[in-house]
Amino acid sequence: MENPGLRERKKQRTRQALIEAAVRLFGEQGYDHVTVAEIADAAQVSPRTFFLHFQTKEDVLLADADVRVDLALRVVGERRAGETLSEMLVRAMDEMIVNAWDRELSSGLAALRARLAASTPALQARLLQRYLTAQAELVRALHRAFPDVLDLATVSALVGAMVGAVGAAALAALERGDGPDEVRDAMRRAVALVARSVA
Amino acid sequence: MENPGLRERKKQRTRQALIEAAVRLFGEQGYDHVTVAEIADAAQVSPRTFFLHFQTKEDVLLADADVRVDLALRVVGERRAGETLSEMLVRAMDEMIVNAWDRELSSGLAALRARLAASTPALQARLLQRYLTAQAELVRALHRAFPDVLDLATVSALVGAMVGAVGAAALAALERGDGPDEVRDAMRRAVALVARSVA
DNA sequence: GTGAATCACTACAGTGACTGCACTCAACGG
DNA sequence: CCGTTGAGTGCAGTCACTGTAGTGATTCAC
Repeated sequence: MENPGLRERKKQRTRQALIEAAVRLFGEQGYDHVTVAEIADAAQVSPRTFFLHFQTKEDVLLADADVRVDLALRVVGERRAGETLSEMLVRAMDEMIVNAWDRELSSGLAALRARLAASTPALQARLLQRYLTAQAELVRALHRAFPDVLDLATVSALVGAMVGAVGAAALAALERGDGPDEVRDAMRRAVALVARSVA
Repeated sequence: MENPGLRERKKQRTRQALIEAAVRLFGEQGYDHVTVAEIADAAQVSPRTFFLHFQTKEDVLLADADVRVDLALRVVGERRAGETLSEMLVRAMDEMIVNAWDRELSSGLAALRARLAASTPALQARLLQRYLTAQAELVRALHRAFPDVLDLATVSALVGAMVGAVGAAALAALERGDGPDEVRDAMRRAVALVARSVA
């Protein structure tokens, strides 16, 4: 169950090849000057195979987003004794930020995504959808964790404030051309700000 | 300048015909069982004309969203003497809610949109994109109105909380099958809740 | 080890959103 | 009344995405 097996490893290798080819080509030529056929070609597979791994062309750029949501949900699920709502939310956001920094900020992938999303409506739409879906999941999880203290509207407002603030901070930092460390710090400051003002 | 002229009136008539045909067909058959060609056919125009009026198939359902954003921006632009930030934000949200009730909630269009968006990822993505764009505009306008009091991160958090709470409240009410009046009231309660907690 | 089942991958043909282009004709403006 | 403008059309084309019917390598049962 634990070790993958040859077939699964091959599958992951083609998946990774598709992602890398896509990121490289998008970076070189821009999102909509690259066709799925070209990505598949660069990854040495047939065009049809691309859609075996990703539902849409946009999804290849958002491949790892789900992982981060799971991190936050785990934090919420493993509520520590005596932890308040805002403490828990801060911890969940921190987990996601650190993970994002490890995987994407430091490699410049986040900056590429931001740049491409800014210039491509379809991509922007999908990206936002991912964030909002994650936001909704977080709301549900928090509501489950503190069912008697908070109603759904309050939790929605709190999470909305967090996500709105962090997103705006990250975007501003990326647009300013900040390096990965500075982006991460800006996001953390936003989390702290919101946590303080609702305490 | 003020009165439209025959040509412009004809244009608006075809635009309206396209919207009505699309809403009717979407309601009957579901979003992606209706082709643009069918919509154009029902509106008695060529398929090519559809794209003269709407950039994408999704946009025909979101045709009037921009109007409401303008309402909120006008409220912010015409700041009343001595009005605090949260008072102004409440007023802006109220304007939008009232307008939404007039145009969409009472006619069931909002409910149709919610139903279709829930089952169609592409539509959901565009809808969210519209909301988030509006949110960003509102943030910029508020930041201009209170430049010395608030930094961008705070405004983002506040607006994020408002939009997040109102959206969640509206969605919950629509899902519950509430009538238009109840949806509107739920949205207003959400606004009041957020305004109170940040006062 | 061998045969059967599984599954990633492929080739092909098709649908449908969306675009560029060349054109028509009604409405507008002087 | 005539030149200009602009909404609408027809057509050919690109590209994202899907259904289907395969093929061949891995996996599993025996």
